Amino acid sequence: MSQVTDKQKIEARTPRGLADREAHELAATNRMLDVIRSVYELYGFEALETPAIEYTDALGKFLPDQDRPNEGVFSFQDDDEQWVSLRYDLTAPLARFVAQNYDRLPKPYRSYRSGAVYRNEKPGPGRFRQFMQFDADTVGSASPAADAEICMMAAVSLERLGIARGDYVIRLNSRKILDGVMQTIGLGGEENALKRLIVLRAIDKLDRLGIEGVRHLLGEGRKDESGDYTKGAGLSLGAIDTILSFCLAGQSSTHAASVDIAKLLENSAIGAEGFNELKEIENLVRAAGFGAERIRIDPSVVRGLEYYTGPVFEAELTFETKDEKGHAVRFGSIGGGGRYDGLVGRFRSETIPATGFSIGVSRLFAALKLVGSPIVSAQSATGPVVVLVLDRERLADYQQMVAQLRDAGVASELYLGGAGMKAQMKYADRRNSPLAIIQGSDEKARGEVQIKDLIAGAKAAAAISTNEEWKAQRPAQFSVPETELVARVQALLKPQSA
RNA sequence: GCCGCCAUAGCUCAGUUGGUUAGAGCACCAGAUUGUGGAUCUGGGGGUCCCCCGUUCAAGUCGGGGUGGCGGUACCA
Repeated sequence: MSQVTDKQKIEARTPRGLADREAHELAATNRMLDVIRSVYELYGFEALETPAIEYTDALGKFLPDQDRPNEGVFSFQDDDEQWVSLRYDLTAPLARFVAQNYDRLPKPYRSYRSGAVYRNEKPGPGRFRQFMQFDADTVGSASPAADAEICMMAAVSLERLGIARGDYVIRLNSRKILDGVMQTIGLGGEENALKRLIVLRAIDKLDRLGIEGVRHLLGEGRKDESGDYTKGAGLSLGAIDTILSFCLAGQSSTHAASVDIAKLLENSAIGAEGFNELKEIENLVRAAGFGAERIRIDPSVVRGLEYYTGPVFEAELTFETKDEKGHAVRFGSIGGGGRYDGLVGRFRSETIPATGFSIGVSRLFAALKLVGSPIVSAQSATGPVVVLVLDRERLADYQQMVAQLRDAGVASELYLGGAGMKAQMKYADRRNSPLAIIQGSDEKARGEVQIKDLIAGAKAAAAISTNEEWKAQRPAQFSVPETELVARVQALLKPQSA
């Protein structure tokens, strides 16, 4: 019987692309989120939370059909037959919230929010199907000042988190400029929509594939190392050169770049408009004291292809690091955003301009660890003081000690397991306890308790090689009168909590 | 989705041309030490050799199919 049930036991495991997070990481993440939150509030943004589930049609284009109801997004049918989905970003839910509550919200409405988002895609290293984003958005302002402010806020946040100036850059571009360039090479109009998409995707791969790789994607196509072939946009050589030189303009000196870009766009009204908007954003951030090493125009930024209508931003980490094989790698993008003037309007008859920025919390967290930011690499949290149980029949006495310590604000606990003293010490060690409280019958008879300093003890242990010594010395352990227990514990903990 | 590589204990891995009861290190638990973390020594628990089918007297090993993982690529709101 029991053998049969053993075989039927289910394997304990997390679903693909999902992960547990334990105490240490949670504490570090919360410190990081606190920093971002404080910056956003300093900039005048207020908190908002929306649910993880929305009606599918509110999220956007991924309407489930019979064939592929879960492509990209996790969806299921409610008991009233309506399709609902797990949110895949925090922007679409915000648009829904603003549209739903438009009349009573102050306009422009400035809010921030963080939370888990879900994507039903192939997971990979650093890519999960549930991950956390931290967003800030201004809804109801068409002013470039709103965009400028979002970019500055992103820059300040990164610096407060411990990323040095020069190790990151906020890169700026505009969908209007990209459209303008397409126009000048003859890719305007509805009939070229697919080609424009291919071109944008190719540009987006510039950092990974290099100039030559993108050149192939703009032309005939490209075959990768695994033998897979990607069909190209089929542009003429002249058009390819135009696009490439445009994209690379941001990497030369900024003044020359501006001249080049302006000249390229002089025949495109939409391009010129986008360029003027970018220049205005640039003027605003420069006036606020943000130089080109922090925020700069870069025509190769593409970002999400779907709902952006104007300026787009990308926060990139520029320092190089080594992977385990010793190859130099760049960390890359840890957040981005842009203007999405059409998103709220899907719910209302009027167009409502909006702009926002989204931080990939997990990726940024990994980056902060890499640069050794104290916000995430602080020492592991100390556990509770553990009161050992030596005489089972005196549980009430031990519980009373714990109560006294807790009343005094000392995190503490009674050992609740059934094991012997050695195992209890081991438990305290594993819990990262600073102190263990010991009272057997001998100490009780004398009206004393033993306090063992586990941190000092571990240091002393390093110098001891034989068990006899170890036993004889009992390092960092001493007796105090029962009545002084709380005071002595508090005194011992003080330097650690300071 | 497409291409390639891989799958043996919790982890990292050995396992000979197919051959008896599948091993090691680390980790875990216990004892040496009535009541003390570490070190040392001794012992112990832990296995669907990813799954199914096939070849064979015999499969962890060979063949086919599947599943899962890793890497690349495509998509990524």
